[in-house]
Amino acid sequence: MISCTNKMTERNPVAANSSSPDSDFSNQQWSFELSDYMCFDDIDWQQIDPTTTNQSFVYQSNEVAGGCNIEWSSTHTRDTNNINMSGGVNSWKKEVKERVAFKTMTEVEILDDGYRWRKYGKKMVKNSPNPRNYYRCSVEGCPVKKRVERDKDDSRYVITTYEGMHTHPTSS
DNA sequence: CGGGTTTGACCTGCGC
DNA sequence: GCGCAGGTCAAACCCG
Repeated sequence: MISCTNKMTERNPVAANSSSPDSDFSNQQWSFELSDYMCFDDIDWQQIDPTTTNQSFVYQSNEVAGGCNIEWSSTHTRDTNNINMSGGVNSWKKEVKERVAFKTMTEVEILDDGYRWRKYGKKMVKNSPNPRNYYRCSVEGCPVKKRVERDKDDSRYVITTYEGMHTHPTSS
């Protein structure tokens, strides 16, 4: 299990758009974890200098693990106050599905990752009180899907699983 | 009217 | 082969 936690230095941009706009998130832990889906050990997460990227923080991993080559980044953009998550899997061995999962502590289930998503299904899953939602990228021809569900053990966390790589730039 | 959501039905893979 | 669980489809519905 890979986890990465970052101390927020600004208001939580997602929560700031939620039903509690006056909440002070300046001291809140912002965190995400790769879920047990992948169980990547010892991935080298790098924090990129925000002064060169115009972003508050960027974590990126580009590592061969579990038979696949992962490139993943999560950014909090100062200008737009959006959380942008992008990335995917560059190459996988035959038996490994193109899937990247992480856990985010957030009040909202739909993070603004810069892409437009269309919901195509919802299912209750075994051993979980929370439904799993299925989304597909709205851009025609783009094969990327994602699954979103709340953590069964701690509903403050949202588990997002991306599958595939976008064939186009972000729509925002 | 176009695009997104909802939801029951259907399909598929897997374990027994 | 059967049943279960997860994933997808698609018609109906909703909303701006």
